[in-house]
Amino acid sequence: MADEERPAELDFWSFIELAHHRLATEYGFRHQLATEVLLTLNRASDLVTYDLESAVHRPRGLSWSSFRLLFVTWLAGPLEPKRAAVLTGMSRAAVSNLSKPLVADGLLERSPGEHDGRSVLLSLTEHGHRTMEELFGAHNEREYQWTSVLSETEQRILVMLLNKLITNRDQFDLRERS
Amino acid sequence: MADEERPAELDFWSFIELAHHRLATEYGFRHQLATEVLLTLNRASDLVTYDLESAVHRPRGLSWSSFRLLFVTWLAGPLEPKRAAVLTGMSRAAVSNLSKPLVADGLLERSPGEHDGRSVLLSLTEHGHRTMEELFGAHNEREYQWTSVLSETEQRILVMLLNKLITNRDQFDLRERS
DNA sequence: GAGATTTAATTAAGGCATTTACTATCTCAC
DNA sequence: GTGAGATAGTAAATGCCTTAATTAAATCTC
Repeated sequence: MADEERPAELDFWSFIELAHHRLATEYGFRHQLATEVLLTLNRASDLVTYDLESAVHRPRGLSWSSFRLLFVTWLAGPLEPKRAAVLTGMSRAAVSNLSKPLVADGLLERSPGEHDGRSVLLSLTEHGHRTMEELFGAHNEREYQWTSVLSETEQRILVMLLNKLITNRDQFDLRERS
Repeated sequence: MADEERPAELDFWSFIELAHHRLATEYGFRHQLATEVLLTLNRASDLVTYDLESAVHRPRGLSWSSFRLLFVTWLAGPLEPKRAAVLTGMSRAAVSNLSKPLVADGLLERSPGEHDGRSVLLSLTEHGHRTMEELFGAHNEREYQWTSVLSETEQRILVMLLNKLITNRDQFDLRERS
């Protein structure tokens, strides 16, 4: 059974192998391993995120982004929208837009800042707090289902390698959200 | 210098530590390492993707998604929109929408399928092919900048661990795009 | 302390991807 | 072969997130 003759089995995940193979043999690109690492990283992240969103959050009426905002507010709040934007990795405008329905649903609260008339503080309501405990419980169980194929040591190595991958982002002019 | 008193240094990346710490000490969640692994995975993927998109693809007038579609068409094409959707991880409708401007710009070509009157084949034009070689060159250089903090062995371990993380996705009722 | 600059948040407009609904074609059962 | 159901692709509507413009309040300069 020749390896080149199995297009029918190709899917989102295994496409990485095809890419690696063709980039190596047909084009003279120098850094195939870099492509393989980052494609794998992206696709793993997408698969897990899509699964968590559709299994845990959508059924409860929340988007992935809403969850992220509630999550940082839960753990780092009360905080200003600007800081929530940094911690979630969204724009400030996105935080503002996402807040609206969450406030209307009674999960999130906005109160004027203490020392700055422009500022606002986001915090969870009592209901929001209880919701997060239940919600994160379900989220965390499913996270565990995903990660439990790896031993604890493997998980720590994975975290360590990803941390290392990211640490030199200062060494070149990284593009970040403003 | 107490660890609890450094909120000013907290950013998108280091938020993971705060989450880990609070989930461990203040809430009784069982699977903190799972959360740490998947938060790290997501944030690393988001950082790299955002950087590649804004440094390489946006300046050339392409979105990240457009690049993904061109990339799979380049390496696995000519192919049907349905297969392009599977390989990119988008919906068929997204492929249809994305194709339109790419065809208009002369990068992509649609031709009627051979054996099926409903079907269509997507392929790169000659211009699209040349564009991808230049574009992927730039993309690949920047990928290399990212990954070169890791040794070749570390990169292979990372790929292996991510592969392992994904392999048991069949063991529970994974949610995938239809 | 008045005017200019900077900063926080929101609003507005636009882009992109998703879901849902629709059309056309194919397959299969009878 | 005819009709029911499945499948490919597209179109329409919706949602989310981005950038740019706007409003308001702080700070800095002289």
